[in-house]
Amino acid sequence: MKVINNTFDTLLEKHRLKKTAPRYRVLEILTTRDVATSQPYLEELLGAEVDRVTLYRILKTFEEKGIIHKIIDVNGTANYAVCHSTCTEKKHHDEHVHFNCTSCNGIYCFNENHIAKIRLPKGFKTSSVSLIITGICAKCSTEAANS
Amino acid sequence: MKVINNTFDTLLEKHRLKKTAPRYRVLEILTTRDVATSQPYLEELLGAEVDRVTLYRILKTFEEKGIIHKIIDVNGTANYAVCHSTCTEKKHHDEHVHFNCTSCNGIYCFNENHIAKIRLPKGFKTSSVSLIITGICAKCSTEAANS
DNA sequence: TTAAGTGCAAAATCTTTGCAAATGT
DNA sequence: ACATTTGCAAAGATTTTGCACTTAA
Repeated sequence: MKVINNTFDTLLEKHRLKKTAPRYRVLEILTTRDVATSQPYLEELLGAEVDRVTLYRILKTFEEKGIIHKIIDVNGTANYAVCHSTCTEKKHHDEHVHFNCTSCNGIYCFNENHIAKIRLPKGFKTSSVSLIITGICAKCSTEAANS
Repeated sequence: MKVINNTFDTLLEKHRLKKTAPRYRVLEILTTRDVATSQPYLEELLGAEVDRVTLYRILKTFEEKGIIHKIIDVNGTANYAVCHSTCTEKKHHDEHVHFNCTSCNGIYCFNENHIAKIRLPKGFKTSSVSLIITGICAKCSTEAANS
C-alpha cells in the first residue's frame, strides 16, 4: 500500500508506525465519525477486513502513542476518539466533557466545556478527571419528536 | 438464619428480598468499607463463601432495587457502594464526585461535592452525570511519603 | 408448601498470548 | 534483509444461562 503525503501518513510517520491497511481503516473510521466509536461497533464496521486481535493491538498502540484516547462509558465499554493535537505519549489532554447518548450510544466530545476545578480533601492528588453526561443527544431527541 | 431487626433485615424487607446468608455477607462488606468495592475484590473477600454467579445476581438485584450503586472506574471495572437513603428503584442519586485511587484502587464517594451544571448544546437532554477523578488518595500519599 | 434464591456445570463473550507468515521500510 | 505487524489458534478471564437442589417465608 502506498498513499503519498496524506494526513494518516504524516500521523503514522510521526509516531514511527508502519503504514498498514488495518491502521488506515481504523483511522478512516475514527476520523470520519464525529462521535467516539465503541470497540464493538468498530469490530462491526471492520467486519472480516481486520482481525479482532489486530484491532485490539492497533487501539492499544494508538492510545499509547497519543493518537486516540479511550473513553469508558457507563456500561464499561471502551470508546475511542482521535485526540486533538495537544495529546502526547506522556499525557492525554482529554479532560473535556463527554456526552453519552443512551439512544444511539454515541459519545460526543465537548471540547469547549472545561471541567470546573474540584476541591478535594487534604492529601488527595488529582492526575486526571473524567466527566461523562448520560442522556439523549440532539439528533435522537428530534428523531423521537418527529415519529 | 434468623437475625432480628438489624439494619440489613430492615433493608431487605423493605425491598421484599429474602434474608439469605450471601446477601448478608455482601451488605456486610459494602457497609463496612468506606470506599466503593470493586467486583473482583468482592469475589476475593467472599472466596468460597459465595458463588461467583450468585454474587453477580445479588449485585444486579441490589442495584435494581436502589440498595447499591455501580461506579465504572477508568479501567471499566464495576465498583459498588451502598446508596444513601434517597435512592429508589426509579432513580439513583449518585451524582456526586468519585475519586479513584490508582495506588489502592479504592473509590471514594465525595458526597459533599456537587457537580457544577454543564451547559450543553441545544437539544441535548441530561439524565445523569458522572464525574470520576483519578489520582492518589490521602492514605496512599502518606504511606508513600513514609517509606 | 412454594416461590425465591443458590450453586454447579456449561455456554457464550471478551481479552490476552504465542508464534509463524506476511508486509513495510 | 530485518524489524514490525498481522492473522490464526489457543489459553485465560469474564459474564450469562439453564436447571436441579435448597431455603426463607
